Amino acid sequence: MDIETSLFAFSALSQKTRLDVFRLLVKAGPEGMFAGDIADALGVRQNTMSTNLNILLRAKLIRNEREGRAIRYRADFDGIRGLLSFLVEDCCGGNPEHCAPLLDTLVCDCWETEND
Amino acid sequence: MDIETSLFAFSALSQKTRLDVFRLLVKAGPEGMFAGDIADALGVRQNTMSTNLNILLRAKLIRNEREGRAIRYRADFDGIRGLLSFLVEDCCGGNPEHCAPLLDTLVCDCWETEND
DNA sequence: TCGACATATCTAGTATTCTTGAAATATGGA
DNA sequence: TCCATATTTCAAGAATACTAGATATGTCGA
Repeated sequence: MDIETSLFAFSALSQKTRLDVFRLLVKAGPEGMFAGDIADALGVRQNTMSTNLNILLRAKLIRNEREGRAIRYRADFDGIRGLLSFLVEDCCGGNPEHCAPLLDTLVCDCWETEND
Repeated sequence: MDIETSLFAFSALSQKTRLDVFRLLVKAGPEGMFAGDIADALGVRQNTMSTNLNILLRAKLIRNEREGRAIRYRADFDGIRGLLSFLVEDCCGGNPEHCAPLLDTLVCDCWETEND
C-alpha cells in the first residue's frame, strides 16, 4: 500500500454514500450485493451509485464480479487491512515484535482472506 | 463513534499533509512532537500546519497538550480504534462472537489506552 | 511591562469534488 | 437481430476544501 492509494482510499470513505456502501457490504458478508440492490437499499440514484462504487473499487475497498447482467459487489478485507497496516506502520519508531501483529486479526472469521 | 465524526475523520486522513502528520505521530509514539517540529519535519508552513492539526484534533485522531509556549501533539489511538470499530461494525450481519473482538488488539503495546 | 517566540485565526482566491440528466455499453431472451 | 434490463460513462453547474498572507493570541524571560 502506497501513499497515493491510501489517500484515495480515505477520500473514498469520507463521503456519506460511499461510507454507507462499504459498511453495508461489510454487514452483507462474503455473499455481497448487486449494484442495483445497493442503490435501492441506500435510496441513491443508479448512476450516482455506479460512480461511487467505481471510486470504492479503485480504492481497493470493494471488489466486483459480473453475474449475468448484474454485477455483484463485496467488501475487500485484504484491501482495508493493507490500508490500516499502512496507517499505523512503524508504530512507536518500529518495534515489530509489539506493533506488527496488531492488525493480523482484522478479518472476521467468516471471511476468507486470499493472500498472505 | 457516529457517522458524522467518522466522515470527518476519513476526510481528515484523505489529505497528504494530514496523513503524513498522523503517521509521523504514530511513529513518534507516546512522546509525541511539538507543533513547530511537525511543521519543520514535513516542510509545511506554520499556519497551514496549524490549520491541519486542528482538523486532525476535531476528528479525534490526535490530541494536544500545552507545555510552556509550545504545544505537544500525540496520535489518539482510542480515537482511531473507535473509527475502525465503526467501519467494520456488524460484520457479516453481526456475529459478535467472531467479529467484535477483531479490533481489540489495535493498540501498540507501548501505548497506554485511557478508557474502554 | 515589554519583546520574542510558538501557535492560532481570519479571509479570499484557486482548485477539487459531488450530483445528475443524457447517452453509451454489455448481457440475455425471443 | 431486436428489445429490455443492468450498469457505466460523459459533461457541466453547484458546493466544498486547500493554501497562504496578514494578523491575533498566549507564554516566557528580562
